[in-house]
Amino acid sequence: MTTASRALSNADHPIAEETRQAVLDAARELGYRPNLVARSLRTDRTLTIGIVVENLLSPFNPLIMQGIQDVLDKHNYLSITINSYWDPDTEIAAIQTFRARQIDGILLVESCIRSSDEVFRLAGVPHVFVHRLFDSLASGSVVPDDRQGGRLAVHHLIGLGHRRIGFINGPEGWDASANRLRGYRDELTAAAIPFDDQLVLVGDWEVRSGYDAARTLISCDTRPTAVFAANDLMALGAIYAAQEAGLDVPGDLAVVGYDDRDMAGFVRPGITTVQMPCQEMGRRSAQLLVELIDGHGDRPAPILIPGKLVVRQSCGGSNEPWDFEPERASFTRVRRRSCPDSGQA
Amino acid sequence: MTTASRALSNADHPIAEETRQAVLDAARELGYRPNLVARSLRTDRTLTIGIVVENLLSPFNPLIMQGIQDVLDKHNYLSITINSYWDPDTEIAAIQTFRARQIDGILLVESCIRSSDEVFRLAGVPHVFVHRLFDSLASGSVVPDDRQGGRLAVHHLIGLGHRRIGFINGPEGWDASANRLRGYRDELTAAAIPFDDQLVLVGDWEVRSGYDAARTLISCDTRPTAVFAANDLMALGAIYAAQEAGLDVPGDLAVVGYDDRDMAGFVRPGITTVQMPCQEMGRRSAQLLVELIDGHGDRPAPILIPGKLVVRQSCGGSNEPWDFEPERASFTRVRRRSCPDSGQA
DNA sequence: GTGAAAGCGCTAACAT
DNA sequence: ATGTTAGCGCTTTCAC
Repeated sequence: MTTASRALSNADHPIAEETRQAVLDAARELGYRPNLVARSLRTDRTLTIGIVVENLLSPFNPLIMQGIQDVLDKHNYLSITINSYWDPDTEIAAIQTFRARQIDGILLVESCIRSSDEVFRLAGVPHVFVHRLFDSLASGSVVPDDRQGGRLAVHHLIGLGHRRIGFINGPEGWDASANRLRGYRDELTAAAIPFDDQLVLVGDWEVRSGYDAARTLISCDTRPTAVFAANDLMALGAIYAAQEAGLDVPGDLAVVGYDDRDMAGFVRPGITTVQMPCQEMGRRSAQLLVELIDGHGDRPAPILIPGKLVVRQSCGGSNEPWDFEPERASFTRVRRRSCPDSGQA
Repeated sequence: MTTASRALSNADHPIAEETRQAVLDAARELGYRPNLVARSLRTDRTLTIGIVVENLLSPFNPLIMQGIQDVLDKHNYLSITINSYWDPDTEIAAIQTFRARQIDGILLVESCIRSSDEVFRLAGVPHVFVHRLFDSLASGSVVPDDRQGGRLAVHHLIGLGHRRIGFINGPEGWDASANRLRGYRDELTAAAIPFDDQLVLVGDWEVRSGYDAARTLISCDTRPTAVFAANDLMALGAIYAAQEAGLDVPGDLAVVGYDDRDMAGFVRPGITTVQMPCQEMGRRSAQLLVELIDGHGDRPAPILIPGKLVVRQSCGGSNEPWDFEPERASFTRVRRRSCPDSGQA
């Protein structure tokens, strides 16, 4: 019994190679699989981490989850996911459930819980906030660097010769809005373009609000030649507004978005946009969590993940005409067709 | 100890109400939370089910997962998810991992494993296939009724007066392709329209293939007045092909798609399409699995979930002009803004 | 290098 | 209606 355990769990206990093999063979023979529940009870480690996610339907979260899973896999952790639907009570209940199940750590994706202490008090285990939307500068958070992203977008437009650049921001109160605005101003300053608050409007992240804002910008006394929208949905609305006004995009109005959702590659013109670094956020947060669990590393300052610009056609600046992008999940599609066992039904 | 257990686990054991309250109070006082790992070891039930999913990036899977979670929640199950990336070896490894963790049942979403016996042999627990792509008619599967969906699409076109209707199908070998074609033929027959195989082309599910197929159809001797594409991506390609050829959609060519992805509501014209009943598939499969675990119910014949038609603008037939659809996940967005604790950062 | 025995926290069987 | 005891399957002392 003891020896068997030692052979299989490859502890650092000394053991005769011969015996080890004998055990391994016997195990294979009998189809023996150790019972991890019993092991967990004994060792106080479940090799399971709990994930509280706002909602898998948000376009970012599946990518974040994928980044997380990739790293957890490597460390032999599995995860239990609970949807919070942005309800604080549900989040708290989830954390208690995790505690009862003795999970080793918690990842909170787009959580609305503000205090890290509260999580620790409830669960008593290490945890990391991923893509926090409001207190993004708190420690133990992994978040996108929206200020840098804003700069990227505006820098691109300035590089294409634009000097009168409108900005359709998200609502106030969101860190994303504040930071993207900072990036916008940074680049104007760097290019010695005076800030004009007539050119800055606020939307609500949805298509219609981008459309409305763009109509206002277009009918401005000196209308902008380019617009930076703080997300792709509003960028799309801006494109439609321009097209309805008889303006060519990008010829008469260049538009750059933010997020790089699927949709940005399917519409015409394809939307040039700043990619939200979801997978990388997922990876880094899982990495950090594992380190915290292992006792290395401490809760560091917030980790900002830079995005990158994806150039399509809505700003010009690329010689490529609009092209058909393959679906993002399609690397699997390709394999599907050649999947060993999947012939005719 | 025993009494405490009985009070908390609300077994059907008789117990004095007074004692029960005393235990509950004490538990609250001490912040006691039962250790579910220990309970599982003892009871041989983990209240956890394993989900093998092809890939969370596929547009259907987050919706399916949501349907699953909703039902599992009600039954106090939690789930562990493993991505298979459409690799049979990974799937098998996942099932073995689940077994080692003593999960109570398995859900296989878009699995490429063909035999139910194999799963049972590996895991020894009940399991259900969800959205099987190839052996969809095997028992213990919950799948979309693609034949009915195909009928829905074509019926809609015929109802609008079209009699010459092209069909851009998915590749051979996929159950979805075969069944949507059946639906197409069913409706032609019902309307006494002769089947013309010149009007049926095959794509590879991607945008470009829809574009190419539509160009062929458009340059046909007697070009169709409508096209049914077996997914939204190919429908989009068809729309672009028509527009490039100077045809108005829906005026000169009506297009109906399949799946109802996000994108279908964002492009112009919005794509009229058959909605893949993802949430319902998720719900039904979780429901079935729970019944199998509880010993009620047996592995039934495949369960076909009907889809429904979502009318937008690509076929006409609606008086509404193109409108701005709210993002699907946006019901949460609305709550976000009013989330109790999420003020300025 | 190997084995014997204890015990993780719970619940089920068996007293009382 | 409550308490006592054993044991789920593993790992970890501790002895040999």
